[in-house]
Amino acid sequence: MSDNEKIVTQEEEKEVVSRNFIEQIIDKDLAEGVYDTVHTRFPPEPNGYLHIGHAKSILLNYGLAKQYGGKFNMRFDDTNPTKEKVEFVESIKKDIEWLGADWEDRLFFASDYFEQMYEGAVKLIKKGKAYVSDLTAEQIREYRGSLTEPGKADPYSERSIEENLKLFEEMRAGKYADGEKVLRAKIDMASPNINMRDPVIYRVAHMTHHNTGDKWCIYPMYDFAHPIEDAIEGITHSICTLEFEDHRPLYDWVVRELEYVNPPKQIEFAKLYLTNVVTGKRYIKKLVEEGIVDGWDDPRLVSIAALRRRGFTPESIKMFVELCGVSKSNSSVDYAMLEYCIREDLKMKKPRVMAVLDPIKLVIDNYPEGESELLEIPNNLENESLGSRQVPFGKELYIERDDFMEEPPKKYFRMFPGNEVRLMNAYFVTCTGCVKDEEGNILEVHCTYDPASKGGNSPDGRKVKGTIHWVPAKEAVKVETRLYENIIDEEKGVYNEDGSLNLNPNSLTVTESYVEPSLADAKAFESFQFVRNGFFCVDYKDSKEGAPVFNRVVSLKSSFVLPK
RNA sequence: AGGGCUAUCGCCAAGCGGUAAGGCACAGGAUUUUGAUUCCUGCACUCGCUGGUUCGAAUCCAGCUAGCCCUGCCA
Repeated sequence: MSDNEKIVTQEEEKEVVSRNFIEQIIDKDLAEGVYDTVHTRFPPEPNGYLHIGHAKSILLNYGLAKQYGGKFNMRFDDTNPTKEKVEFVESIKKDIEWLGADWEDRLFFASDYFEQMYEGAVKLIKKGKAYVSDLTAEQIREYRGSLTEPGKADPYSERSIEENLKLFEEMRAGKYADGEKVLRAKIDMASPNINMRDPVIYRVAHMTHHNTGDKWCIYPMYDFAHPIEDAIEGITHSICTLEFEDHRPLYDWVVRELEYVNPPKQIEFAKLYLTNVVTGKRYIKKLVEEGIVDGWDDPRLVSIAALRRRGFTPESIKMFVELCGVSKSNSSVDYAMLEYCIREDLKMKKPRVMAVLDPIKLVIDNYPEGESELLEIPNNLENESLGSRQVPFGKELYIERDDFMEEPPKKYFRMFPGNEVRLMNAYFVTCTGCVKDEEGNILEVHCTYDPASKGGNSPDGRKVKGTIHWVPAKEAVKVETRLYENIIDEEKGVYNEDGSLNLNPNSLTVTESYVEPSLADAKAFESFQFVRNGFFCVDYKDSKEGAPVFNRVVSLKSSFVLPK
């Protein structure tokens, strides 16, 4: 082998993306012939809205299936009717579709398997591996023992198979009230793993189920239902979060006792946490209920609906999740990483539009009165395929208030008296001064323009250091802009000492702004790259008379800050 | 007499006995019709701690320490 070939080989090796631990497990399973395909699933309980953490699980499961040429199922784990609603199944479906995880024709409900689960329970009883107990919830807790002490045998654990069969059938028939009887798996009351101390696998609940109506009054518990659901659907790798690690022995026990061939295996990974963001469902619920935020889709939250409303694209979330990686160590990803992803995603594929958030009028004194012209402006200088648009230009414009300073600090190279700057894609202008009211508030800024510099370049090769954005005063569309920042005070952290949330009072700022006319036709939830570091999303949700409202994300990496 | 899991840069995260990848963040510098982008450059003599095995350890062994999860008829 020549030296050249060696170098190429080494570089190729470096290019190989390392595999996460789940991929390594799958690789091994496939290599050893444990499974000959990969089949994953996302199994949420329809009891709330999905958030960024779920996105990780969805995209991980879906991505793995795609990567290995396998299948991905969507399944609602609806085994507890007391907590579930159709409202949530609809929102969850919508969010997953939006994220781009395609379950094709495999949309399932755990409740569709109730009959099979019932049969599974009967099978367990017949094998002497399950029994009906009359203990109350409180007694069961007492008998279970504690973390350091073993449990005691359930006095009903020695009932005969015949009696158990009869009792269980009666449970199903509705003979017993809620809580009167349960079915328990007979495993080991002395196990150091509390989940194995004869776990309850069926409970009585006289409750109308959103899918099965009143057909059932007994419902299987998660630990019994989940492995069956996976096995029925032919799932190979049942991926869940770390808190279920202790349940894995029970998962394996169920599929073994029910004698499923080639059963699925459970793999656990760490949940995704973000710094300075409320991710706890409990706290989000509180914020919503107390009216601190508008609702589950308030852009200050990190629910999928909120991120969508805020302008995040599915691609940006996918990128984020991939960047975070998958491991088993509890961690909290820096929020800046999420912002990086949306900037990265938008910068090449969206028009870079002009909007003046905090406007001040700019008057070009030597521009002909009453005249205007249309300027051809490229949509994205780095991506010509995005074409261009026409923006009207005239004597009066709006510019950003902080793009003018009467007495500029050092290294300020935007507008100040005597300085020449470029109005982006328009003309060179030289600032001549400003008009103030009696109190010294700046009302408008004045300048003169160089007609020869049309398009933003001077034929004499003259350079300017500053380029600022603008909108035409007459034609610009007046809009409401909402600037969202993290709802959590970044300095103080998420929680106060007493456990209450540390809220940022400035998490939402509403301003009257102007956007260029081309944005008047923008569709809802359409994202744009902002001319000066940031992006925003058109939102009609709470607008009056159907006028666009712009949700703008405030980037932590703000270029509005002057150099020190 | 509890059990399970985790520990590599400010934040994620590779690494799987041969002498610390990458990304985010940050800091310099160059280019620039967005103080953006892009482009360079810098950023762990060290892998929770202490011992041991080895020619060689982040990787193996032992013992500590810290954090997370588990005592729902929730998922």
